Amino acid sequence: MDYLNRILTGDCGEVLKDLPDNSVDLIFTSPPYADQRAATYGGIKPDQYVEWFIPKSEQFLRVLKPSGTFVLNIKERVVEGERHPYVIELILQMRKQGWLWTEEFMWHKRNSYPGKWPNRFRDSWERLLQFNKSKHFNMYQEAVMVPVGDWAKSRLAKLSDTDKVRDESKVGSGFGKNISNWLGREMVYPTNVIHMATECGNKDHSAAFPVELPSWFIQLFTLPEDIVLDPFIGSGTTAVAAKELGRNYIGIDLDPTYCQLASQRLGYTRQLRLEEIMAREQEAA
Amino acid sequence: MDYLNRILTGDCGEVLKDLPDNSVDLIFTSPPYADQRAATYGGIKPDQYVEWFIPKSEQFLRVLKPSGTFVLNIKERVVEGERHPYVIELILQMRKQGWLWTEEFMWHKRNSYPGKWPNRFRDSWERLLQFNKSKHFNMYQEAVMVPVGDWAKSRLAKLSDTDKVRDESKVGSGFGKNISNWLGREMVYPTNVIHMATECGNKDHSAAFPVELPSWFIQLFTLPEDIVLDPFIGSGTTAVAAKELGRNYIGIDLDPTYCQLASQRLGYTRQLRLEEIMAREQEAA
DNA sequence: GTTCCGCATGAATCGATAG
DNA sequence: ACTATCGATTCATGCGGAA
Repeated sequence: MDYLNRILTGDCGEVLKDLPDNSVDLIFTSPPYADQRAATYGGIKPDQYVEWFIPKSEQFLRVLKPSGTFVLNIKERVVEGERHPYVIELILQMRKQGWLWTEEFMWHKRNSYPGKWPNRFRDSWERLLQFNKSKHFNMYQEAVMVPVGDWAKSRLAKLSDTDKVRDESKVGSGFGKNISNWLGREMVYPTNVIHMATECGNKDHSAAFPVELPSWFIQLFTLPEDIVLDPFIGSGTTAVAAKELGRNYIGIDLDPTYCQLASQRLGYTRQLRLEEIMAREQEAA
Repeated sequence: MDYLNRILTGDCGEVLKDLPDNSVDLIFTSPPYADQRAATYGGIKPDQYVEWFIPKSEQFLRVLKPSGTFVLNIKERVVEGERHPYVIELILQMRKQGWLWTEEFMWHKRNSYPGKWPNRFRDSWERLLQFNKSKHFNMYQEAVMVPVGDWAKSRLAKLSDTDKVRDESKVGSGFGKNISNWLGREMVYPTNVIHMATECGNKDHSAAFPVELPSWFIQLFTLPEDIVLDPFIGSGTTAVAAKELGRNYIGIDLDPTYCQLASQRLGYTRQLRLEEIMAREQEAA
């Protein structure tokens, strides 16, 4: 298991062939969208996106545990004034491949990309498609419970109006503790709509999503020590989230520069190719 | 044009055959979802949904003006633990039919149906699929601009329920004035994510969506005097919105009870079948 | 005439039980 | 086995009555 907690360089469809069947608990990834990251992935044309993706998802299906989950963050591009159908065609193809399309979460990006067009508003949401191998998968709903909605605040307002203001100004240790006192009995389960702002202030890397996004799904679908795979790791955000939460991670990317960047964020100064790791294991054996 | 501002009873695929080509500016509708409204529509099975819908959308395509827009509110059901693919299959079929799949808006339902399941959260969003006949369609973005900032959003949301009713009872003046105060501030364009609560507390009717929903799209895609069609009018919400905004409406439903209810909301005491209207026109000629 | 509180009501889904 | 029906679960909202 020396490939754990590493960033591996290469095409994930090939790299993953060296991983055992049923070995991963969660796959969370945001693949390069069509025409994006052209330098690395050759700018996959929308019409060819499905055939580009399917061999890779074949490997995802193989390495995922039957109790595991695959979360795919994706959004279709506008091509000639139309939403291109490659995402929905991909869903249909993956179902034929054996995946269950269990759910579609909605990520509402609060600070979406600015701009104005004559026939279109700013795109402010992305899909988080949930796929499974089996109807019975692991889900730990209590790990992501949220405070009850605003309607309940009116009751609490009377009790602790000043306290709340005071605690918010502290932004420190006392805040969480006080909150948890009254939130402890006022927690509810979330819905399938996720509100998060996109990350924009990072200098060294441009993450496609905030670390809170993989973090949320990692807590929902895995336990500590479980294995999280991101086959398009990019700047390493998924691995950072996994590491923070005490999960094991495997990151893969075709771009050595990204791999290096991700490794740096994770505290490694160099990366190993899977072959090297395998060779080491051979030597050790 | 005597079929304007009427609620017509019958199967929309048949009723619409009497309407001229290119005569409608906006189609906004929320068809019965699979297995819903079984009493009227026979509870369309998910597997048969596309073939049930396609002949109807054929007529929609014919009667819609080239500059017009079709907005379809729909959501797929869970069938045996999976999101059923009938919606995405419908998109693909409609594209083959000649529709352009221009955009997909997101309706975030703030008050989604309660419940708890071991493998699923509450479903809190629905699709609003935008289809067009041509890349060049009418869109009046300024009509739906919103005040900048969240403080204004919450304020406007409040206006939609209790405040509005209160002000409407004062015959208008107060409501318009209140709004205009906020309008003086800096306005921004909205995104493709719409936040609205479902209506569930109405005694006389239980609308599937709040009147603000069709109202938003009617303002976005039509001008006063334009023609708005809802081929599954249900309790009449789309027609109410159109009437309030000074647009002409055409409502159709298979269920006479719904037609009667809608007519009552619109201030009519009786409804006419399209044949009667046509006969009248013949007589008048 | 306000504000506040209690209560019914949903485009739902799962799993068990019955025919 | 396979379909059909039923109870349990859960939370934001609008409405009506009361202080």
